Parts: sequence; structure tokens; C-alpha cells
Amino acid sequence: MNTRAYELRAEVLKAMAHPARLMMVDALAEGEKCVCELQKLVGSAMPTVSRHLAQMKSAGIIASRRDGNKMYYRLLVPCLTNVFPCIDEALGAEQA
Amino acid sequence: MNTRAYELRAEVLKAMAHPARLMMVDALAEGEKCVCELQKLVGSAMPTVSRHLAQMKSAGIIASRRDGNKMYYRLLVPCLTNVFPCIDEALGAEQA
DNA sequence: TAGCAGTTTAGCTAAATTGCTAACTTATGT
DNA sequence: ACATAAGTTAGCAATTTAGCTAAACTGCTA
Repeated sequence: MNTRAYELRAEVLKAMAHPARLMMVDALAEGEKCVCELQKLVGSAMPTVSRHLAQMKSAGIIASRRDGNKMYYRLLVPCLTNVFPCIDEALGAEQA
Repeated sequence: MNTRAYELRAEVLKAMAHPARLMMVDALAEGEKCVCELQKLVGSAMPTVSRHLAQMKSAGIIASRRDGNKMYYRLLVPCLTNVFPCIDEALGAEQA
């Protein structure tokens, strides 16, 4: 495994490593949502939400589609949500 | 799901979201390793490696054991490595 | 007890991240 | 054409992260 591969993986993980972004990934796992819906969900200002989404999009884990004046985002890699149970397990065990 | 749960998950992901740390997680998935081995692997200065390890330890994904003057680290949550194939898939697909 | 290998902690600087407000864009409706 | 709704981009301040060097520990071994 070369360094470049690890850099790419790190970018994807970094794109998820934020409470608001995780919340959105979770929501998008159920199906596509518009920015306005996601904004209500996370409760941050619209520009903030938009930037979080742009970040995940540039990492390649979500994609967008325009419908009228709404932008719909969808999760490109649903298997990412499979880590959550594993992470929660880690949080339960903690120290050792 | 409450906000706190997402914050905790984000911390775990953040602890992994770095090329050097991912490299170490991959290495530790094969079995425990001392800091000196990990340092050779990632090629950064020893204090830097030590701090990366401390970060992952405080996130709860690795643990340490002292043997003489060496510290051995091990992966507490091996299932974390299951995401990598999924991430690589995401990197292959990209935009949409 | 002195010295050495292995590791961690401290202190610093540079760079990246986050969140906000304000300004701009795109599409809808009148 | 104008107003409004939905999003994005820009620019700023505060915080966090990353890497380095130097200094402190920790545990062997002579």
C-alpha cells in the first residue's frame, strides 16, 4: 500500500469526521434529501450546511441533483454506514 | 439519535482520518507493534508518531502495554478495517 | 549510579477547519 | 421585470491540528 492510497482514504474519513456531517450521512442513507431538510435536521446556518455538503461531495461520498430551486443530495456509498455499529462498539468498550 | 452520539462517532473517525494513523491502524490489524516499528513504518519523527498514537488511544480504538522499555500498541476494534474496502469503492466510483 | 534506548510531554509555528454574515446566483411565480 | 425562495461563494475571526526540536521520563544494564 502506497502513501497516496492512505491519503485518499484519510480524505474520505475526514469528510465524515464531524457530528453534523455524520448526521447528514445517516439521514441520506434513508434516501435523498434537499439542503433545506438537512439544514433543519442539523440546525446550523444554511451556508454552513452547504459547505459541509460540498466537502463530502468533493470527497466523493455524496452527489447532488437540482430540481427547480432545490438541490437534492444522495449518498453514493451506502456501505459507509456499516462502520457505525463498529464505532459504537468501540465506544462501549473504551480503554483496556 | 442524539447529538452527543454523533460527536462521539465523529471523534473516532477523526482519530483515524490521517494518512499516518490509517497506516498504523492497518499495521496494527496484523497484531501488536511497538512504537519503534510503527515509526519506521510511517517515517515521521518519534514524538509525532507518539502523539498520533495518543490520539487514537484517547479515542478508544487502540490500547498500549509496556514491555521493558518498549510500548506495544494493539487495535481494540479490528472491525474498523472493514470500512477500507468500502472507501476504496467510493474512490473508484467518484463523482456522479 | 551512570548511561543508554525507547517513549512521552512541552512549547512553538504554520496550516487547516469551523462557523458566521454578507453578497451573489439560479430558478419560480406574479 | 421584480420579488422571493433555495443554495453557493467569499471573507473574516477563533479554534484545532500537525510537525518539529528540546527536554523530561522509564526501565534496562554495566
